Amino acid sequence: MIKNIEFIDKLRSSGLRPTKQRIKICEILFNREKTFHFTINDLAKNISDKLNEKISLATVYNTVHAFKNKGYLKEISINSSKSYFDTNISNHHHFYDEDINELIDCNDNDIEKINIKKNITGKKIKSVEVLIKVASDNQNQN
Amino acid sequence: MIKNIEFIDKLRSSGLRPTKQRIKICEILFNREKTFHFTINDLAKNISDKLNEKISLATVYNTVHAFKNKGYLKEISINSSKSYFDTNISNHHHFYDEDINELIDCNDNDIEKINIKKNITGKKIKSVEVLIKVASDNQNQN
DNA sequence: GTGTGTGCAAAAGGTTTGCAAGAAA
DNA sequence: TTTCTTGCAAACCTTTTGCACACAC
Repeated sequence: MIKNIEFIDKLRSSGLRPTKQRIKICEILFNREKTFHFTINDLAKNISDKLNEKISLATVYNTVHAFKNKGYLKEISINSSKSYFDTNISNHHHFYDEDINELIDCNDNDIEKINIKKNITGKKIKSVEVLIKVASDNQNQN
Repeated sequence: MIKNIEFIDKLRSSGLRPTKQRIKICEILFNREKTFHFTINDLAKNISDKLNEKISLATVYNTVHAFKNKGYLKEISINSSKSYFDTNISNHHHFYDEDINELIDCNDNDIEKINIKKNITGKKIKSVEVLIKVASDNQNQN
């Protein structure tokens, strides 16, 4: 269980004012055993479920983007309909279960290191993301 | 140069009526030497540039989705803001140049085969996509 | 003629923005 | 008191939908 004072320090040290809303969002995102994959909507719902008060959608967007920019969250591209975020910021890949629209972390042992032999002149590799889409056998391929 | 009669046959054989609009879109998409990566907007712009007439956005969406369902196009997930499509339907991966928002095909020699050691019970792997984001050295990591 | 496809405008869904009021420094 | 943050509503952008008209068969 991480204490709020730690969140406050973390926020302050990255130049973000420790507001009530940001601390609440920290609690929900980072006081967990397991990685949390979520959409903004999931998070907003989670907030209003766990808290009696609600945090404005605009603030949730603001905060999530601020956290992403500071490197506390990773954004994952699955499809064009919405953005998914991940509290696991280590280098890792994902399974995506199309039946239930859920992400599953892929740990280092599940997949061999990706070896890229091509270079784009003047460009640097910023990230390598592998997304493995899975579904029940009777589903159509996407 | 593929002849229109071939597009008409192709459409008809997959149960799509060969309408004027669909044939035009075939010409734009498939009369190319190189793979074409595009967003719906790119395509709509391309149509109104090359043709004097324009095709309604709804029809472009309809057609692209029909072609995707028939397996003539592949959809690629890059970010949540828009959908990208690819006329190269073979199994392959992509570089994404963040500076200019452009996709580059990765051919088989550029990347080693991905070896997945994990199974999700009761689920089948539908696709494995690798996206390598690149940018100039002075850009921030996404 | 029947059924499918097109085109328009309206609606939907996720995300961003402008701005006034509020909180942190 | 200055600066940053919040919250609301409106705006935005991509995508989908409903429906009348047109076209393919």
